[in-house]
Amino acid sequence: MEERYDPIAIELAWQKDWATSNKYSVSEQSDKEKYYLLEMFPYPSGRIHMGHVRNYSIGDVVARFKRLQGYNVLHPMGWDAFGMPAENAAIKHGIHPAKWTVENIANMRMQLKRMGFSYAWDREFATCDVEYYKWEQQIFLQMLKKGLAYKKSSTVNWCPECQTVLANEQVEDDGCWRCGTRVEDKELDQWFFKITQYAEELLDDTEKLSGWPDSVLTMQRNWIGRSTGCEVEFPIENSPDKIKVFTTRQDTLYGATFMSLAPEHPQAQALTTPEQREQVEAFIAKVRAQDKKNRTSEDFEKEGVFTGSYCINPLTQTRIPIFLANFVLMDYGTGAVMAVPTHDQRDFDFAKKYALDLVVVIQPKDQVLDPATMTEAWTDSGILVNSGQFDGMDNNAAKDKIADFLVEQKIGAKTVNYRLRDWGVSRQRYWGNPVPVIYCDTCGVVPVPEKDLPVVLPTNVKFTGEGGSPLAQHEEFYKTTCPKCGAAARRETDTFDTFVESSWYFARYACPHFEAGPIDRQAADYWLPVDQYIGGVEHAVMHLLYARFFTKVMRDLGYMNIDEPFTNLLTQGMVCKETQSCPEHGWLYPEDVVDGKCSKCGKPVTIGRTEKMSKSKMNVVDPDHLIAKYGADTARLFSLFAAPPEKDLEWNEQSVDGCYRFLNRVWRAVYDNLSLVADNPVPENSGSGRNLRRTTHRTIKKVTEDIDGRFHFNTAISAVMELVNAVYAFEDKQQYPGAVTEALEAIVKLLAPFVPHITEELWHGMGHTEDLEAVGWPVWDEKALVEDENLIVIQVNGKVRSKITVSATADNATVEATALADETVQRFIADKTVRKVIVIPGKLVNVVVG
RNA sequence: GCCGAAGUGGUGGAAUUGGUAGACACGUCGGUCUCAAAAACCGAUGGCUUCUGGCCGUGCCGGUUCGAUUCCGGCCUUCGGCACCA
Repeated sequence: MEERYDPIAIELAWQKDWATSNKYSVSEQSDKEKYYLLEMFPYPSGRIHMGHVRNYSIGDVVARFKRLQGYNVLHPMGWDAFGMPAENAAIKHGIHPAKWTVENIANMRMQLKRMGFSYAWDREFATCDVEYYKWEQQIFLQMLKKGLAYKKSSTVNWCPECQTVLANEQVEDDGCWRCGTRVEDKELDQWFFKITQYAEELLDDTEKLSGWPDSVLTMQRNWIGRSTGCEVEFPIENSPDKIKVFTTRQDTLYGATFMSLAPEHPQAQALTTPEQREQVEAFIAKVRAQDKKNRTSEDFEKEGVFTGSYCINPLTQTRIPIFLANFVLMDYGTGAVMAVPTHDQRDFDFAKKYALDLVVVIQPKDQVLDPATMTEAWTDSGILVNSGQFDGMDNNAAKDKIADFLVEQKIGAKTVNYRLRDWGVSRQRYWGNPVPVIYCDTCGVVPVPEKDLPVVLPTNVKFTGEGGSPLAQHEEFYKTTCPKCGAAARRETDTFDTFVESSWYFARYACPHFEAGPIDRQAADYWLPVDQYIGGVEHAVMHLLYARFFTKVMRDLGYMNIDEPFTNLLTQGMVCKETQSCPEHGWLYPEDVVDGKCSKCGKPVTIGRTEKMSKSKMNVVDPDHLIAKYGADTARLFSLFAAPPEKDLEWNEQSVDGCYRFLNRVWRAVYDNLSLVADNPVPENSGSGRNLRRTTHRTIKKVTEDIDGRFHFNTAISAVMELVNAVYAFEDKQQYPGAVTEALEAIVKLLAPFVPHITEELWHGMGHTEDLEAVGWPVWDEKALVEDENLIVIQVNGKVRSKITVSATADNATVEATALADETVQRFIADKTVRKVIVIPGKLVNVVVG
């Protein structure tokens, strides 16, 4: 009697089994080769969403596949638990962030377990555990010693909504990456990590990351933004001082006819003559009043003011006026730019506006530039003119020569500039890792001695949402004594950016219970680096760059011995769904739409664009509902089958239904043929049995190759679907029970990484007592793949005209003769001359006629 | 503007090294079973057509080739990143 497929009961039973046997726990004491698979850990927002389901389903396929292949697989899970939503919940609903976080974690842990993901749950931790963040404080103290962490006053990105500072990487479209509120400038004393010290290595090592998508590497390279050029000193007229500029266009130095300084430039005041003082002050005041983000947008009007002073072009000895200009940025290069209006569009516009001199120093090959008639700058290559000894050279070739000349003449040096800024990590928030330093009136900034760690985040704190960080109002916390002199002192009340925690969590998974330091070298040396990392592309710069930086820092501090944290990276696409809206009620959840109408008012619903699932657009599907309706295996299968992992996945309920039907079809295929399987027959190697065997082994090969390295899960699944269809279509089941059994067992084994519950159930249902993991991944038999006959496509002049079947052992001449004799082919070549026949063995014949 | 990715049926997608374009699935249509329905199973499904056949067809134009979704040149569109960076 056939059993019915009851996903919920099956899944709960197997999940219980895995939990009680601690099945996916691993240790480094193993003779197997290690494989560390990691998915980006979630923020405990309260509930998992479809993006998590997709991310973790992809990861679980790889983890289970590698385990079946015999690897010692580390597949951990944890919680990126510090951060603002917890604090906001405290302010809004009066729940303590710690309580809120712990409850959310408990719920999400349950949801993940319900999905059947094969995590090493014994390694789970949350970044808000003092056992985790205390080690981060220790790492910070080491960084402080090495000068890799420092404090400085600077203009920072301030989110007025979140009441805190944002790193440059956390500003998107001038808004806060979390809440979208427009970011303001604010002058604050801040802790920084010296990521710029690693700029060169971070850039160079992108070359080593062959397992990363090009798009992510390009984004990181752009973000680091290396440019090579020269620093050149321009003497100031009637002064011993000089102005230093950075340029990548030293080939145009002979054409520099004025100088532009940032309004904030330290020399600006000294250069201003009494006659110009009033105008300059007015200009600086105007620029100050302007928003920094506005100022750096391209369509912003370029304005400047003459300081009244002149400097000397060091190559031409010409006297050139010094301007302040609103487009010159103090925090890039030297804050001063030599202006070459003929060969830079910005400088051209500026020169036209203020009637400044133009000197052409590059002549293009096919036209003659005349400063009097030029309407725009010539920014392409050409031949140098008006450039002294360099006249006649190609401008690109001259770059090196002029750089050498500047060095020789001691007026310049070759330099490299990076766009990358140091990482500001101070946050004026409560729910984060406290920065372990103390401020003493006599001793200054004093690091908390290591023996006094951890600086524990206090729990008895009031959340009002006003007056900045609750820590700064918590006397018991900030009142302390100086570790050096013992005098009364104040503890730092800023906490770390939560991206600090996520920069090294991957390493702590190697040794989550280690008590002598952040990292157990032995465990880390065994497990690290992460072999495969999987997560959303939205972390392409922020998290992935910070984690790379931290890896290098921790290596240099002796904590671990790797250069790069993640050998391979898979960035999965977003989960999208069409939006639906009612003219009266606005956005609608899918469950509020009945037969295309709003369930509240009955008005017809407008279908909007397909966008990333988000609560604000209400185009979300709750994984819990999906699991309750179809089970976890269907949810997993759909998210893997509907699209390749790196592409966006469009939600389609009907397609989910199709996946559920397929699992039912697999279930029946096994139970309908259970009597054939019972005796465990040997696969037959003759007749149609041999054909089924060939399909089986071909499928094993295809699925293996699709999963391994390629991550083409959708085609792997479709290949298994074809095998299932082949079993249904196989007419001689009774004659060939061995071939049928082999096919069914292959189906179950091949599907195991995708849908672990139903496959384990079917495997045991087929009479096996050991688990699928003990059986291992199937291996194809090359001999079973061999074809007796080949289907040969016959083309005439490249168009398919016929198909023939020939023996696999037939030689080219035989194949050619058979093809030419074909009736349909004859019709096409009868009245023409055969000029050439191309034979691709086993595949195709192309007859060229004319 | 610069850099990166993509563009294939009604839909999601496949074609791994240049060799049958549209695998697999969804949807639709037809059939079997049923009093009926659901489920299941079987079949059809790129467009056009003078239909035992033929023509067109992978964003557009051109090239290389016996043969191009795949390679080359030039465009168009969409998405993503960077951008007054000297």
